Amino acid sequence: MKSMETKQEELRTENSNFSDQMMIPASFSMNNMFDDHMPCEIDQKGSLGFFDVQDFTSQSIFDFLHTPFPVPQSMQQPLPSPAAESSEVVNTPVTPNSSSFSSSSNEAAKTAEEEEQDQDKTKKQLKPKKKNQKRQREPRFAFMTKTEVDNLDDGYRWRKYGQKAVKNSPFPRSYYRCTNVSCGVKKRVERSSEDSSTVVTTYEGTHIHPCPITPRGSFGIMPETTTFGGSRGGGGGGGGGGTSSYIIPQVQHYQQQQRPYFHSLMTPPLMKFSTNSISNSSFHQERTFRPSSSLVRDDGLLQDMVPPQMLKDSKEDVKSVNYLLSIGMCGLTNRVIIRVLDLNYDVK
DNA sequence: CGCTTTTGACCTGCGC
DNA sequence: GCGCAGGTCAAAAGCG
Repeated sequence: MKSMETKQEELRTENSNFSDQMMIPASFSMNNMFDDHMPCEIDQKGSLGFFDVQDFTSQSIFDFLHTPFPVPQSMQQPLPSPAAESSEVVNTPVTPNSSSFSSSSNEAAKTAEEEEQDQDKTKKQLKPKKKNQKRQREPRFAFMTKTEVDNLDDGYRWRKYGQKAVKNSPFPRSYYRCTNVSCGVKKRVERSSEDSSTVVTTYEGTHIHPCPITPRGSFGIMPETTTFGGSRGGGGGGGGGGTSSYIIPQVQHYQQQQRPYFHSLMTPPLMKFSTNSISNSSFHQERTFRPSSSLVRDDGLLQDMVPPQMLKDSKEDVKSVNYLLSIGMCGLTNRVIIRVLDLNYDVK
């Protein structure tokens, strides 16, 4: 771990001009927003667009994702997910994905076929699935972040399970899996070959558990400038070691009191969002990101800080951000999310 | 000792 | 069918 940290440290040193901007994979909720004009450009599978989040200051994106929110329809049914309505996820904004619920909900709904696969697994882990059974993909979202740190601290703990060299890129891609046994969320982290200061983090799946907390409820997430550096000394096991194990006390507080995870009454901070396609800069519109009263519980407080008309204009933005929250992006703090990409090719 | 990272091998999907 | 690239596994090693 240390060696790795050393590497990252070196990398950090190389890219010392980072603005620490973080891109939130925002896409999905953008369905309504982009359906009509947003080309799928991330890849053939269909990214719907991004959010350019700027002026992201001290508040984490998570902070404002903490508003209860209706998961976008597109996200609610992108994939046949029996688990989506499982009692276990009640109160969770849901998630289109199912595999993330794999261990729990899937268990109940395990089919003979699946059991068979399990058995096969014992023999050969990678035994191919039935041909007509195309592997289902979890909803995926990519966050583009300007940071020297490769592995963004999102409040969850991750275990690295692989690293691969990426074609046409000098930077390797790392594969992480949520350490929670019942959570099948994965994430890929790679540095942009075009802009080494940009890290693309792709999340696949939805967390089905609360953000891990550090003892005493201390913050896992720290200001960008220190978050990774400070936590890095940790290394392996125990409190979370070198993986992301930072938590926002406040967040945790709400989570424990109200929802299993990711919901809180926190009022979203005012944000400035802009959207544009990855390759089509012409499609670029900035907007002030402000929570919609209809989507935010804490209307009173919110209205105190946001003009009524503003609340109306950004419903979609709010939904998008809330979605991010719903998928477990609870620890993205103190960073500027440059873009959020929706990689849910199933959605559109 | 427990947990994480590293890393080579293997599997899967896709295009040709 | 073949080859390539992406994705995953799991043994070994590292770390606190």
